[in-house]
Amino acid sequence: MVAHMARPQSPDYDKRREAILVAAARLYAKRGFSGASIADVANAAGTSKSLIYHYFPAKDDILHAVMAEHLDALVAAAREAQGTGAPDANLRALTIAFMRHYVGAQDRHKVLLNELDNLTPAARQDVVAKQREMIAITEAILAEIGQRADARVNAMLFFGMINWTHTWFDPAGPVMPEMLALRVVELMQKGLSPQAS
Amino acid sequence: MVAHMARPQSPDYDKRREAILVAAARLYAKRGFSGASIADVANAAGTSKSLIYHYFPAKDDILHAVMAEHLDALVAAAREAQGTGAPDANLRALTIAFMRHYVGAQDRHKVLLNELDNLTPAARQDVVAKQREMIAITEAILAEIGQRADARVNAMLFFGMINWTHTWFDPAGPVMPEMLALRVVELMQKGLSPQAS
DNA sequence: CCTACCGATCGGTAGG
DNA sequence: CCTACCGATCGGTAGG
Repeated sequence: MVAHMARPQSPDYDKRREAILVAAARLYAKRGFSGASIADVANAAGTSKSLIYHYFPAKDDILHAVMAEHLDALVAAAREAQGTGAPDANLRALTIAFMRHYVGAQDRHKVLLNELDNLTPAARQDVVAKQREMIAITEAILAEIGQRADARVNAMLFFGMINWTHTWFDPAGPVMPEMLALRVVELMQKGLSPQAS
Repeated sequence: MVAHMARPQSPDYDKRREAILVAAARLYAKRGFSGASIADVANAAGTSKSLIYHYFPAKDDILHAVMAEHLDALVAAAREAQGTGAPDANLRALTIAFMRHYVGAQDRHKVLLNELDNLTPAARQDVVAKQREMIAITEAILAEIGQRADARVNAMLFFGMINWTHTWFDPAGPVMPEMLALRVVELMQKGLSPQAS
């Protein structure tokens, strides 16, 4: 059963909003936030400029929504992975979860990484808070594996590896995201030549 | 026969050009290429819009110059490191060289990583060719250390770690770039928990 | 009366 | 090397 809505909305409301965010993410990832106009986004989403302003009060809010919704999914995934079990299992679960979310969200992820400075201060603060939580969880997991004092640097190097994948990893290629995730975990644990030493 | 004397080049020519590139790199890194106008760059460089067009025919050419000059330095550093000696020594030399170049060129590096799609096709081809050379050298060095078949993926994960540093590493902080480079090398070689050695 | 949505156009500013 | 401009396009809003 459907709860009573406070305000009537088009039955396609969520679908249209999502279509706008998908189109915006693709354009912002390709040309940059300032390089894609509201009209461009409207065109790519198959709607009109006026409709966009019905869903988002300003251009910044589209960018904020793209980042925030993607980041919420990543934070939720990190929280789940944290309670998996042993330290190694936690890291494996975290990395696989991240890689699975990146696939199919490569545009959103690139936008998240590159366009932080184009947010308003309030929106930036919100996004940074979510990022901090994701980093804190990752740091806690890595602190159980490597030197505790190095957990921050290790977390940053770890994020470097997985955040960079959007530039070269092809989800349509032969390698599954889970396989790539396991390679990252193995590298974090044992390095390139575990057999020799 | 000579209607116009060739305009003598200012003795400050190179210095002014460099000042423009420094200002442009900072603005493009902060706001994105499309978010910073020619007038913004001129202002930040302490010159005029007209002067900018005296040094660069179009806005794209400033972007191209920022990327190409930074990348040339990286390729030269990679070539030098390649002949250092043993595989481990090569990787160490390469990583230290990269990290040293990133310090003081963080704006240029961010621009290189983010703004490739805003180049003209010809300029992009030029930049991509330089990048390919840098990747090939790195891949060759890593092929001597890990599994040869995995050299490409290992090179991408390696670039992820060092390319991401511009977002969190503070050159003015207590950690020297060389120390960070050695941590990356150690991670590549032995992972987080090097019990053996 | 409400909301959803469109075609047209606002005052300013972009690269050149 | 500046001011004056241009064709076009910007983010955002008007009336219906």
